[in-house]
Formats: sequence, C-alpha cells, structure tokens
Amino acid sequence: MISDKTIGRLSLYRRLLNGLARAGETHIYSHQLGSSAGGTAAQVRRDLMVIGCSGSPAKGYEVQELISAIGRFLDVPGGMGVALVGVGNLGRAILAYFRGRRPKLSFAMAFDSDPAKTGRDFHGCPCYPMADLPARIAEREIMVAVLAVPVEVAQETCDLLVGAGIRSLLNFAPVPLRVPPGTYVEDVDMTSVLERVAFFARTDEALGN
Amino acid sequence: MISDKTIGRLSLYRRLLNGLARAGETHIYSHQLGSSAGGTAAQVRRDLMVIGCSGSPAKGYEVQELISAIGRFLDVPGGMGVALVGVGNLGRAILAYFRGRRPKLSFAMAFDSDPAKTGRDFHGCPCYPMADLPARIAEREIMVAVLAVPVEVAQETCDLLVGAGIRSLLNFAPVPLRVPPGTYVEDVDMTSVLERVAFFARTDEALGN
DNA sequence: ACATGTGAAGTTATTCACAGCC
DNA sequence: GGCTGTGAATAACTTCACATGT
Repeated sequence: MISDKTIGRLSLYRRLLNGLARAGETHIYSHQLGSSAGGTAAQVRRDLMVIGCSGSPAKGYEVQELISAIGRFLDVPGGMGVALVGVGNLGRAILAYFRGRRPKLSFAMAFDSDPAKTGRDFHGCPCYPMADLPARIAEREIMVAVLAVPVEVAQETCDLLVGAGIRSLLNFAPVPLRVPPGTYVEDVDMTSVLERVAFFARTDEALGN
Repeated sequence: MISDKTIGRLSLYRRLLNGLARAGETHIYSHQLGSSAGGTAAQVRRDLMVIGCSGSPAKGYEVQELISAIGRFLDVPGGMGVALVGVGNLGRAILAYFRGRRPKLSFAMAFDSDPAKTGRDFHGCPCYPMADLPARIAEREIMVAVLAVPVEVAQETCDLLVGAGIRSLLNFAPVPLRVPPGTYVEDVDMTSVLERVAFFARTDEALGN
C-alpha cells in the first residue's frame, strides 16, 4: 500500500526540509519542495498525503510539522542499529559516509573475514570476525545489514545474515540475492548503474530525451 | 522508447551470461536467466526482444550471441572514458571497485580540489586539480562523469562538468542535481536508500510483503 | 511437450485538473 | 489568485496467455 519510491522520496524531503529549517524557513509550498527534490508539486502532495500531512492553501506546509511527521513515519523511536559486512574499500567508504549523519540509524558493528581487520574500529565502528556475526546480531537485535563483500561470497553471506535474524538488507555485490519471503532486499548494482549512465550519454540527444 | 530499467537489466544479463560462458554453458532458457537475474522469464524475453535477439524453442538462447548482441547495444565500440570528480573515501572506493572490471568503460581521469591528492594515481587513475577539468575533459572527449563530492559543492561541480561537455552523470551527492535538458543524471542517494531499507525491516511482515 | 515471441490485460506510478478554501 | 487535496486520466512497466515453431 505504501510504495518504496514514496519512502525514498520522504527521506529526501526530510533532508531538504532540515536544510530549510536551518535556514530559518517556516513554511513551504509543494511546488517549491517538488522542484528542490527534482519532482512535481502533485507528487509531493501525494507523498505527504499518504503520511497524513496537510498544509494550508495560504502558507503551504509547516516545515517543522513535516519534519516531525516524516520522522514519526520513517524512524523507529529508539533508533536502529545497522550491521556492515565486508570492510573493504567500499565498506569503509560507507562507514565514513554515514558517520554521524543520521542519529536514528547508525552502524553499530561491522564484520570481516580478514583477521587483519577484526578487533579494531573503522570510522567509529567496531569490526568483528565473521564467526561472531550470529551472536552479536542476535544480542543487539540488529535487523538491517549492508552487504559489501565480494560477489563470490555474497549469497552465502546473505544466507548467514538472514539466518541470524536480518530482515532487510542493502546489497552492493553485483548479483541479485535470493532471500526468503518477508525479507526486503535492495540491490545497488553500481556496475549496471554506470553502464546505464554511459549508455544514455550516447542516446540522450539522438533519441531526444 | 527504450527504458532505463531495461538497460540496467541488460547490463546484468550480460554479467550473468559471462559467468555462464566461463562455466562452459552454450545455451540458456529465458526462465533460467530470469531466475538468476531475480526476474521473470517473460521479462527476459521482452528485454531481449528490444535489442533484436531471438532464441529457439528447442535450445533457448545462445549465450555467446546474447553477449555480443548486448555488447553491440550497450557499448561504444572504441570504449568510453569516465571522469571521477571527488577523490574522497567514496571516490576511491569507486575507482577500486571498477578497476579492470569493464574494458569498454574505465576511469580515465579523476579530479579533486585537495592539492595533496592531485598529481598522483589512485587505483591506476591519475588525479588532476579541478582547474584542469575543462581542458582535460574536452581533450579526451569524456562524456560521462561520476560525482562524489561533498553535497555543498555538488551542484556547482555539476554545472562545471556540464559546461565542459559531460552528457551523462552519476551523482552520489545526496541532493538531486539540476541539469539542462538533454543531460542524463542518475542520482544514487545512499542515505535515502538506507532509510528505505531500514523502513522495510519494520514493516515487511507487519504489512505482509 | 515445452520454449519462444508478442498482443492483450493487468498493475503500479505519475500527472492532470478541478472543487474548495484562504 | 494561488494553493491544497484528491478522484480521474494517463503513462510506464510487468505479467499473462496463447499462437507458433521445433
């Protein structure tokens, strides 16, 4: 009933709204938010409708109210821990990227099979050996994982995570993962994204986008 | 007329087919390729149809033929150079990730505003100062760029790239870019992707996906 | 029998457009 | 006059289903 596209946009709206709030803005119209978000006014109104927000024709939407409403909708009140598996170049970049960015969603632990990496912190996140994974994930009741392991071990690592109780995961390995029903997977396949981008460099004007 | 989703899947099919070819497979049925790709047989057949491939009911599709056909469709014969802007943690991870992965699509140059980074190589890719960007991009006729700069300078860097002749770009900064018509942008907003993934950890079973 | 190729149907997502209100 | 809220229309994408071929 609620689409994943809408969820992604709500997350983006919140970030834009936080910027507006910091700049002292108190109200915003759907067409302004729409154009900042790279979408349309109608889309913004629909998205806000599904989370039960409403604005006034006179002043638009209240920035603070939207921020709170999106937070109530997206966030788990107590915050959520995320596990990273695979502390290679990409894994470390992800840790650095998210460090301190979202208080309600932070990397609580990382795992790697390389003994040279375990036992220390990366960007503030402790790294443990793979053998500890099931116990540590169960102990902290982690439900979300990011997979940044080599493609050869992606599926088996995924199975291990699901077995340990992970309910939703973000996969950077360039292979679609098989998961049991009830588990959510988002594949971010950078290879195919880049190939797509390269493709449209050629055809954009030729086919008139 | 050809959708970006199809392009992304073709890229994935090719990767899977390369694996099959390496394993010695010569033919494949749409339902096999579909399930490896996390899709359906009908979808595979439609995707292959748009690039003019056909198989036989007897043996399915010829693996090598598909690989060539996808290559003819997606690749520029002479190969394509990509520029990276922003050699931070994420930028370096991207260089490492793509190193030697696709011969027809490789990072030819990188740019960064930090003088400590310019003048040397990162994962085999030379890094130049931002001031050199327009001339070097024009000289090598680069059309594709990856943007991995801090969000504050993303739009201005994008404008610089477009002015230098970039036609298509992959943006990792968490803000939608404004580009002139005819330019293709793919935003990979890891923050909102992760928030989405976290959201569905809670609701998957509750709302029964 | 079983797989392909594809029109038709179905599904999901986005945009239009207008009533109602400030 | 311009904005919100939303049913209706449209567009985009996916799946069905079956005629056709081997």
